Amino acid sequence: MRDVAALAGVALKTVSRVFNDVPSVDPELARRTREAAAKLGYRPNLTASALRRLDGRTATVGLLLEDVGNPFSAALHRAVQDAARSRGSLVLTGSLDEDPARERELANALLDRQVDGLIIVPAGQDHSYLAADQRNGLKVVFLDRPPVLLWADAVTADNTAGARLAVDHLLAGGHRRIAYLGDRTTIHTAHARHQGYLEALELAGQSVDPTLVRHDLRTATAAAAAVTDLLTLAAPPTAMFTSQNLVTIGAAQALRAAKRQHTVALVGFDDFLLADALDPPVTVIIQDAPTMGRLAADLLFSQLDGQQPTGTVHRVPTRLLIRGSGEIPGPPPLC
Amino acid sequence: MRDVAALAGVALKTVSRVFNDVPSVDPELARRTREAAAKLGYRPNLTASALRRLDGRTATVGLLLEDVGNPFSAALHRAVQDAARSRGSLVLTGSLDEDPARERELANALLDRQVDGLIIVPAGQDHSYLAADQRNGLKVVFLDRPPVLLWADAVTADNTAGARLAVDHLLAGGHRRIAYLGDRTTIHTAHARHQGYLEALELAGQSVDPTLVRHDLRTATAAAAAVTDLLTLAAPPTAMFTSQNLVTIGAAQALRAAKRQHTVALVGFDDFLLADALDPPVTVIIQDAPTMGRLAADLLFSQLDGQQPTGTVHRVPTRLLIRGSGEIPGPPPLC
DNA sequence: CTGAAAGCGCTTACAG
DNA sequence: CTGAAAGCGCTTACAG
Repeated sequence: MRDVAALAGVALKTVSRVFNDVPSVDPELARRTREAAAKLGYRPNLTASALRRLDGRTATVGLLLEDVGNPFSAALHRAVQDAARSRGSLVLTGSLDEDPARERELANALLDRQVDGLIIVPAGQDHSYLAADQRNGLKVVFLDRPPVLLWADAVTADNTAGARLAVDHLLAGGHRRIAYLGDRTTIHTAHARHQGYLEALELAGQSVDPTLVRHDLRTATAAAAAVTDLLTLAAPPTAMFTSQNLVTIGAAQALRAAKRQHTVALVGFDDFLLADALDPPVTVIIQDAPTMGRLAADLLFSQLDGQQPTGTVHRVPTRLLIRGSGEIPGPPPLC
Repeated sequence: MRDVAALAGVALKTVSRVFNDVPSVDPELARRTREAAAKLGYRPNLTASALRRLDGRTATVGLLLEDVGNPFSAALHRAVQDAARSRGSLVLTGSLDEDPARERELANALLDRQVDGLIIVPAGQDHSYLAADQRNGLKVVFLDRPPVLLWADAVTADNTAGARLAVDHLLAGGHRRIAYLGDRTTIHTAHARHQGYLEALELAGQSVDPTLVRHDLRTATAAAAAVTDLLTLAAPPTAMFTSQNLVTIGAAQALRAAKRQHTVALVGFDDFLLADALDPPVTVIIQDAPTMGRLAADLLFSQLDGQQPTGTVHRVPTRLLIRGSGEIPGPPPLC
């Protein structure tokens, strides 16, 4: 910038005004300034300007996801990115892989880089480590899962209601032996969906058969093995509720391998590419990732605009998408 | 930092040394400094330190993708992110949606934020706009598609060879009427894959029937419509080569809708989730996104370490994954 | 409308 | 081993 000012024969401050589009600059000086800048390949340094400016804004927000490579995270990312772009901001991302230590590490890495705010799909169960930064003005919004031991806004899917929707649908189809297959219950979404499964059965006056409940399924392979095992039971399930993408895919593959895909009903939580192309097409609970991501970004930006956080968990509705696998009827009533 | 120094009763420079892990600091002073920092919720400002440091490194690299939300981009992103993380860097991303104007706009946005280097999956056909920054020391690596009108390193899949692999496979199965379905040929990868299709036919002594070639397919729906149309030809194709993910999916759906999925062969370029779960499972050319992303990041970081760019296009090999749809035989020879 | 001085939070280059 | 001064590229808060 100094070189530009020297070459154009103007003051530093004039160069600054030109690049900040201050209208009061003499057109001739502005022309000389831009010419000199072009000749030198000058580029304004946004980080230096953020350092000096009163608000200190870097026009960059941080986003911590489970894994930028997985479809649900990628959909959230795109939604946040679009909302940020419409506000002139870019997004700095990290993948946590469900590792609480990495959550802290990457949150610190983002804050060291002076992001204006943070959106976190948390891996950990204790977010009090952000309290000091929050007191110093940090804006943070949680996404997909609520914060623990920290007061902050959050956006999640309505997981419990969605799971109830799925199980109610299977109950309405005449099923009584409905299996639950899901990820580790330390993951908030898995816990909430299991809760919905239990509530739906209870409200229907059904008891829960613990042999039909399988947790800690982290991969499609693990889910497939669990399904294969369930089918060998003396009283096997006639329907299954799978609480996550990969689990649903593994279950569909295992049912097909056992040639039971047309006799055992299946409803999965979360849609996936080509779910409608399988045989039978898979009935799922859809969560609206674009809305979730946009809402989280909107909450963050409104806080950056001065709005106070309310500590609310915003639950985005889910809905049932009927495709076939969930409509396989249960056994005739024994009456 | 000044407040920390004051509270700890040490000089600014001592605080700086403590947070940069300079070993020569007196343990007692270090203890007092850390205590003061903890009490004040002090956090070092990496952008301020980058501003003053001689190398000016921000430990942040920029990555421009087609769309952070699509599976191939997301896989590249994860690979770049992992390589960056192992070097202590974070990744700032943008989605170009095949818009050349947005490419320039987002490249500028990244450079304004002082990224140490840039990895670009380009949308445009002219990258000379980066030349001035390159002369000023900018490191840039192109990914998936080579640069145009700019001298820089690049990593791509071996698109032409991969397409030849696909078409050779169909020719070996006895097919003579092989359709090509692909995206706009202004997109480098689409052009290269079409080229491979032409080369394979030519080397086999086959003439190209222009009625079997369909470009500009941007969505699964458009691809499905093109396939439906091809099937109404007087002499319809007995096999199809689809040059991209969404096109393959659309083609598979249209073949199924026409109940021709077991009589018309199909080989797609690029794998997709559940390709093995369709009926028939889809034979594809696999491109190795993790290797491509990691290699691009390695090239960028080695340039940041002082290596000179060589202007090479590194072509990552592809391979044929046989699953069933590509092995449907052609008509018996007319002899 | 234009500019000279001071300072954002940090590191460099010295001196002690 | 520790620290006071200067400066990275910019904006603030003034004065002219």
